[in-house]
Amino acid sequence: MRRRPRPGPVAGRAGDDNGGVPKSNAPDSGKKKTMTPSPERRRELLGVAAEVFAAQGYNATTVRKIADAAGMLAGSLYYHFDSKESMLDEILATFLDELWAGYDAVLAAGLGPRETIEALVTESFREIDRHHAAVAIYQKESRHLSVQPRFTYLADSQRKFEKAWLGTLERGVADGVFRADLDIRLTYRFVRDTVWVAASWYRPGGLHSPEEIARQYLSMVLDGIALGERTP
Amino acid sequence: MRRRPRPGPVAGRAGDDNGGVPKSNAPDSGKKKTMTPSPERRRELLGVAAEVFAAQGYNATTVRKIADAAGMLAGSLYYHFDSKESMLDEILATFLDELWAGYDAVLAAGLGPRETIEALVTESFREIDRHHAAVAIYQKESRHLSVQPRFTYLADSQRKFEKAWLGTLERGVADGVFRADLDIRLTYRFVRDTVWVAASWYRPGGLHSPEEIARQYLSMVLDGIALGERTP
DNA sequence: CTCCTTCCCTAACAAGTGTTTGGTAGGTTA
DNA sequence: TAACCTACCAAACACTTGTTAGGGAAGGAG
Repeated sequence: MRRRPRPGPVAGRAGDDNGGVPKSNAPDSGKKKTMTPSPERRRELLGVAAEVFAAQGYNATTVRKIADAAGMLAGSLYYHFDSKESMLDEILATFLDELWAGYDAVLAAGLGPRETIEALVTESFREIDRHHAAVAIYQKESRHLSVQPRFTYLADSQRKFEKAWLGTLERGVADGVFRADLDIRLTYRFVRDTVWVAASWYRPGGLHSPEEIARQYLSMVLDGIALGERTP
Repeated sequence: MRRRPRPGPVAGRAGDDNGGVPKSNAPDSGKKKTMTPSPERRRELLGVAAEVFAAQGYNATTVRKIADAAGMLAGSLYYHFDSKESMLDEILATFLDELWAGYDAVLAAGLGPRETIEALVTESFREIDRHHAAVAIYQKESRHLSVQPRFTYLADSQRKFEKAWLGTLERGVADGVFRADLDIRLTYRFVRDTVWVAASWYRPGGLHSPEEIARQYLSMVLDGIALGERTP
């Protein structure tokens, strides 16, 4: 047996096989010809790559480190992927696809403003739980990636994101369930940042479930941490 | 005139000349001998370096890019600095020094829990205003830097930070000014993250002053965004 | 004028980077 | 058995990276 010992799937959870095909931006540049890597192995490798990216940062991560964590050599990765960048692309694209599947379901449910905010926050922490590596990468790198032509869908997603959250907050103010004396844009930024930055300290299987974290956060942001009546 | 045109100081604000000497971690490794770069020029260059670091990320930033932004060539930077890493070190160290000067003053003022939180948040947004590049770098890179022996002071600062905030929150719960039904550790994380992540979107000279942002944030986190009585 | 200090340039180095090419072990199919 | 396919290795490629060494221009001091 000359092959190196292959480590098992790092975080391969059961029941993750959604058939959603991530719309990668690769224009199918006709380079590789007669090779058909299996999608399962691709997902495995993307898992370890995401883990390393999240831990070390994308630029600080060399393909050799990824290959090392996967138990193979650097060049072997190119049997499965076009480039290091395409790994990042696929990680982020699949994450955003699943995220928006959940978000769209919430937004289409026709809930009230407050219930929509609650559902969006809860859904966000669930996504952090399932894709905490991808979220960490997204949170760190999306800002300088979104200007790159390949990653314009990141900026698109951010705009859609803002529209959904801001619209809900405005609706809540109009309906009289949210305060009208706050700058809604600032509120949106605060909420958005706090939710996503949680990926930097959240670890799956920790003390709190995603739902519990969402409850606590919503309780804080909706009712405040101060005791007693409001201070005008 | 063979020299390249030197751009002026990029963000050289007046009145920034605090005499505080940042305790760099360099053990004065006796390499460079007879050269005495001026501290003013160092600060200028550190300013542009911080800007590029913040925009592109530390690892994605090459010394040639920094030199380019400063109007000189890569090698010339080494007249002023030992290494790229020492630039990062000095940027973060001086920022943390000034930050803790402000924090310690607040903590020594003997205010009540609520007033302490308000003062800490306001002070934080002021620091973001004055060091927004350094804060952005700190926010992005501190996690994987703090394990490096040279940057242990980052972890030290984080521990001190946690002690100050958590202690104040606990005091507030004990005094009956903060709610007792929230997980105080989660609250701390939420508040900490929201404050510092603001550096990623805050731009000095924008619509809102640091004090105004602090007011809005404090209003949200203390009283909540929901209207009407609390929901138990 | 000459000496000295400050500040930068030119030109290179060695190590590390992402990527490519050709080969090959082992299983599956015919 | 022979042909074929998947998944990897081994070795190199071109390029970028941080860093260094030596030199020189400008300006002030003597």
